[in-house]
This record gives sequence, C-alpha cells and structure tokens, in this order.
Amino acid sequence: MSAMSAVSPRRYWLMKSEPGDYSIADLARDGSDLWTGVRNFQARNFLREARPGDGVLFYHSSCAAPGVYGVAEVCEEASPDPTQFARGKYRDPRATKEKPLWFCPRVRFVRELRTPWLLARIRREPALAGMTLLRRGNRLSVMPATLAEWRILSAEPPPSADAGAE
DNA sequence: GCCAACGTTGGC
DNA sequence: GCCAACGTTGGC
Repeated sequence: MSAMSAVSPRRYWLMKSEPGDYSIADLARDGSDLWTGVRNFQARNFLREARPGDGVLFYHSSCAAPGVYGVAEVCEEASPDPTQFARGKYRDPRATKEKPLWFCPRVRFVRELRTPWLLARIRREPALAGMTLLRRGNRLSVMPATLAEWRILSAEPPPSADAGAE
C-alpha cells in the first residue's frame, strides 16, 4: 500500500429508525443488517459516503421517548437497496437493477446504552447545542455527527439530578 | 424555472 | 391527532 491509498478517517453518523419497525434490540438480535428504506436523496448521499468502521449512533424516532439508544458500526459500504425492487412500501418503480436509485450500507451492532440519551436531554447538553439533529425542521434520517458529538452520545449519559424526571 | 399542492417526517 | 417544516411533483 502506498500513501496514495491512505485510509480515509473514520466518520460518524446518526441514523434514525422507528423502534416499532426496527430497534436497537432488533439489531442486537440480528448482529448486523442492511440499513434499507431510506428514500431521501440527501440521506442517501450520506449513506453512500459511509465506510466500514464508521461509527453509528442508533436513534429511535417517532416513539414515546425519542433519543440515541445505542451504538453500531458500518461494516459494509452501501450497495443497492433490495427493497426498491421488491413489492411493498419501499418499492420504487423508477429504479432498475442497472440504475438503482437507493443504497444501503450494512451496519453491525456494537452496544446498547443502559441509559439512552433522550432527545430532551440532548437538548439540554450545552456541548450538543450545534447538532444537526436539533436544527429546526431537520428531518433527515441519516446525518453526519462530529467526533465531539460522537464521544458524548456513544457513552452513557452522566447521572443527573433530574434523571428519571424525563 | 416558478410555485402551489400534496406527501412525509417526527416531536409533542 | 395536530401541526410545523421540508421534499417532491407537476402544471404552466
């Protein structure tokens, strides 16, 4: 290997899933899975940038207590999302095998947080005030996270006086 | 290219 | 269920 093929630095992502569809517990059970079903071009472009080894913050959305519930890792770069060709709600008639529209990396389970970083708590953490997640109107289901955000959210939240009052 | 209508996301 | 915000679609 030469310096020309230097490995790109590890990146970090926040990926949302509705726990009713697929939760961190499901990923723990499966070990790894394809991150299928993303149908937004900006999110798709992020998925195509994901590389094996990248860190993933697993976020539960559209549920009673949204937040980061665990950690995963990209283990295979994105390939054509099979659900765009299959019958069902993720089918996209514009896509062909020759020209797929949607792509999905494979993600493997790393760990579940004993205490999730609930959205309400994320909002109260000054070091996370700049997160894309918190930007008004942001609805991306896949977004980059910074190393600083990763360091905070991939670890257990510290105990706080009002923990449990959320 | 503009923009209104519509659909989706996702917190609350 | 409500609603804000944004993306997509399609007429022009």
